[in-house]
Amino acid sequence: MPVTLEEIARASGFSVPTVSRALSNSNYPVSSATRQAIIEVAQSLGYKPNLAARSLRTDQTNTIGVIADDILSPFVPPILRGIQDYLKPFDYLSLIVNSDWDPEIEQDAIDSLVSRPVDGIIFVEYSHLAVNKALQESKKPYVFVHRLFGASVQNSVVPDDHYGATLAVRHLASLGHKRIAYINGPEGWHTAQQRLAGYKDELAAQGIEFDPALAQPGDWEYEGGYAAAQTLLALDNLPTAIFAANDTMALGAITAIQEAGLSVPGDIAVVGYDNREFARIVRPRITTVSMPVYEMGRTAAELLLKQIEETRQDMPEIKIKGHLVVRETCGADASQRTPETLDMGATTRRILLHKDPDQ
Amino acid sequence: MPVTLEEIARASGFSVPTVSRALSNSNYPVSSATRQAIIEVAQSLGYKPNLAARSLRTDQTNTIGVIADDILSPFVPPILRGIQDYLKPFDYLSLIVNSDWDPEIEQDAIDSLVSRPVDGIIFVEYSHLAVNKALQESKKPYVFVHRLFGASVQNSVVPDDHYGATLAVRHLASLGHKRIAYINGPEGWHTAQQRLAGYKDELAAQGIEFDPALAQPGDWEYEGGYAAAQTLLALDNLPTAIFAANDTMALGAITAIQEAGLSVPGDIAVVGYDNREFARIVRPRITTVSMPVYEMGRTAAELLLKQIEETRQDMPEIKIKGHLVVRETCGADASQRTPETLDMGATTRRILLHKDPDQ
DNA sequence: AAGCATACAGAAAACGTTTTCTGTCGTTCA
DNA sequence: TGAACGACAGAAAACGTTTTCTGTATGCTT
Repeated sequence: MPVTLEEIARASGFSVPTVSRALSNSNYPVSSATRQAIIEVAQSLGYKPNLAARSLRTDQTNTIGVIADDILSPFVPPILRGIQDYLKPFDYLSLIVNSDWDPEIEQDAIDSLVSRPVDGIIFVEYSHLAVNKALQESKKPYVFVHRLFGASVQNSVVPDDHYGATLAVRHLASLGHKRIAYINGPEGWHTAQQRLAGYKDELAAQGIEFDPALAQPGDWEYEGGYAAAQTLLALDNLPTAIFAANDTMALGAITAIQEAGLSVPGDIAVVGYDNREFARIVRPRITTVSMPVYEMGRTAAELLLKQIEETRQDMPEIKIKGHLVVRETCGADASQRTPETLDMGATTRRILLHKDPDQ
Repeated sequence: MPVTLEEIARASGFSVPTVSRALSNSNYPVSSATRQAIIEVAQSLGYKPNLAARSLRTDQTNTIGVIADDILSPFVPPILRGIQDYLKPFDYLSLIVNSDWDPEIEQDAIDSLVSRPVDGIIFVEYSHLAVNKALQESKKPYVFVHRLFGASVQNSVVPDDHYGATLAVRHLASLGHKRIAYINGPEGWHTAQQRLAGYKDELAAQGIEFDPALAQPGDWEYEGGYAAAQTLLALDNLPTAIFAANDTMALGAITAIQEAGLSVPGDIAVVGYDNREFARIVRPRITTVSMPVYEMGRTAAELLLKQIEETRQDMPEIKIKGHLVVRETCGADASQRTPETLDMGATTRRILLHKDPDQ
């Protein structure tokens, strides 16, 4: 049913190889008259190349595999979107597989992607170093996108958590706050350590002395944020601002503050981290530091394509910086900002519409 | 570099076709001794079939294409997850493309998926009927997953919005509410019409007279919910419950109620619709009707596979029912429910872990 | 004017499978 | 006991491309 090179050859009077050369822009010489004629015939017949046949011959599929722990994880879709947007102009498609944090499934996924025609693999939110070996053997280019490792890992794209934390603290300091509290993530997490370090370093940079009583542990969850805020609210010398290491805890803190009869941002300003979807939906809208997930996806795809083009080579870890999303909980003067540009919804949409691979 | 049938043939002493027959479970007779021997050799050499070659020969790729308007749209990831989970045991992978609501991009996507080796296509959140023609011509099986059409469409899986609305109203009525208000979506939307109809029908079923003053128009947005609630709060005879056609408007309504000095659910109960992520994050947690997105994805994949197996045939539209997710804003006695089972987070996770294709 | 490179086109081979076609041998049935 | 059949294995063809190899005419160089 589908039209093949052979039919075009017959219809145009040329041979199959000539038709092939005319249609794929090979660098083999084909007279422009011939090419024109062939292209015309091909178009009129509605020719679509059989990619399986092409792959078989060229060993190249214009498809990449993506192994994500779970597409339902909040950061995964924007990463995928970044990958897909970057890939699109190059005519690459992405095959997506969930691993559910299960090393065995991951192994299967790698196997099925390796045998299947993919030119490279991107791991999203992936943490099991053990699987590396299988990958190394496969000789396919690959890139990691994640936020979990402590030590820096080759061929990976990670968020710059330290920098993000400094953004939050700097912003609060610029609004005049001197007593800035911090609610951290669980100690074991590299992300939490980095954000804490950023908090401390920026305090120092702002000439504010670090007060251990203002740095509370948290658990990434609403309850942890709520409890930590209650502890902070019981201090003799109240903080005037709270920076939470994620938006969920920020929301818990906001509720605690409000239940204590204080207002956000009137009495205490709050800044979160991650720029989760709900941060722009709840009221007051949460000022937060964005996880640069979309850009991480784009960068990972860029890295992968580069490796595919010029054969695999190991590249250093790349850190991507997020930005501050000023909303309502920080108390910054609303007239100072243009909400449409700063709000993630709008920004993302702008980025999404922009398909240029060079950006 | 990769090991081929030929090498296995050489190593095992059999011919290539025999090796092929032993390895793929063809129904061609192969003595079990031979099969055993060949399988052993294949395993020891680490054989992985070249899927491009196989596809070329069999015209079957074990890959399906998914065209979604935008993977960042809140309902899309769970649909994709449902599709992928259903497909996994059958060893099918999914190629995902975004169309950004742009018919032209959709057309390109179809073209690139049709020429690329996919055995079928699922359209997610897709609404442009015009493209149907290209699909019809392609002869590939396809299924729609969406919520936008008015008329029922062949080969499609849609949510049962009418039913969902009756769930919400029935629940509120069972809690003793007689004055149940409704905040609708924009008039043009089929979804909104269905939910409104469900609201009215269930009121009737409960023997409650429909009061037009209690049915307010909305816009799907926070502001619309907020404004509608204000209108309702200005009535002489206040409603004791509000059912909002989506969670975002429910949140707006909750804020309006609280700002009026009333409590949710103490003074006015609220039920939303969609079971968006934030509905279980904000406090009070929002009781809501789930969009059965995950199940829709599974069902779509099931339909598609069925079509692929037994060649394409047109199937009637399938409606999937959501369920009520009881949380805090409805005021139902918390001891009556087991939050882990009713909360979407847990339910979804349970479902996700369940890989059986027969369910 | 002879020799040579160049531009182009077709023939043939190749990619790694699966499927069809032949062939052999042993078993069964009349 | 001979004919028919079934179980199995290999040879050869096929899927639709791309690439290598071969060939021919044309134009250029000296």
